[in-house]
Amino acid sequence: MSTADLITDIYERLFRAFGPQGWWPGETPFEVCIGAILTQNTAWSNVEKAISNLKAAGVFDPEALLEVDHSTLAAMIRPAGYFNQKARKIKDFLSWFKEVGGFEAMKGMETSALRESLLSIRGIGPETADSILLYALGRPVFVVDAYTIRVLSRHEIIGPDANYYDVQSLFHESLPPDPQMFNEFHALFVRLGKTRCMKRGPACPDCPLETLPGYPPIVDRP
DNA sequence: CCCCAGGCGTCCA
DNA sequence: TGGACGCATGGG
Repeated sequence: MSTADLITDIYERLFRAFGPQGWWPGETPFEVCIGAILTQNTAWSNVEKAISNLKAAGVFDPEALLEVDHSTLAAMIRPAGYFNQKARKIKDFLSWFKEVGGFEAMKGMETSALRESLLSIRGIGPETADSILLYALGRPVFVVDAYTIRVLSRHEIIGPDANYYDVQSLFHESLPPDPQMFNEFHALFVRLGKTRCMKRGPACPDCPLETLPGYPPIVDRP
């Protein structure tokens, strides 16, 4: 079985097991951008609390949010953790957003150029930039996260030293550039990450990847 | 009490 | 380049 076939097989297994995930769990492209920053190494349930606070305060738009001072913003996003760092990241993103000309201008930019520009913002790394490209703008960019690398590594589809770009290239070379499919696939990896078989302890008996080469997926299971 | 979550920047070798 | 560390709350 080729690597491309294995990846396609993983997608089909996950989709069969979990069904469509309906990502991104936000209503607007702007909400995707703010959510992508707030969810860095943070449970989504905590991000929801932070976004609720912003909406309740009536500042959940690019112009108003930029006017909120640092400590006020930090207090409002407190449930999402790392609030001082994330308040700064949001401000830096909003300054960039205003400078570049908003979503209309972003839509006119080439994906690679837009990606580079997003990465130049302090606090926007590869996963956050790619989340914005895919989930806010519908670009065919595969979002890699810790779960993705963990799964592929533990099934020995990639080496233990593979980095973000190695893994992203693998998906880009193995799959057609279909934003809807990339959308679903990444969401399914996250969904798998919430299951028992991705954590320490006994494997889950009905893991969708159970019969894949390299199972059990958690090789460092105690 | 513990571990972990949809990362990222900095520092240091 | 890449590993260790700080950042912080909330849920299991």
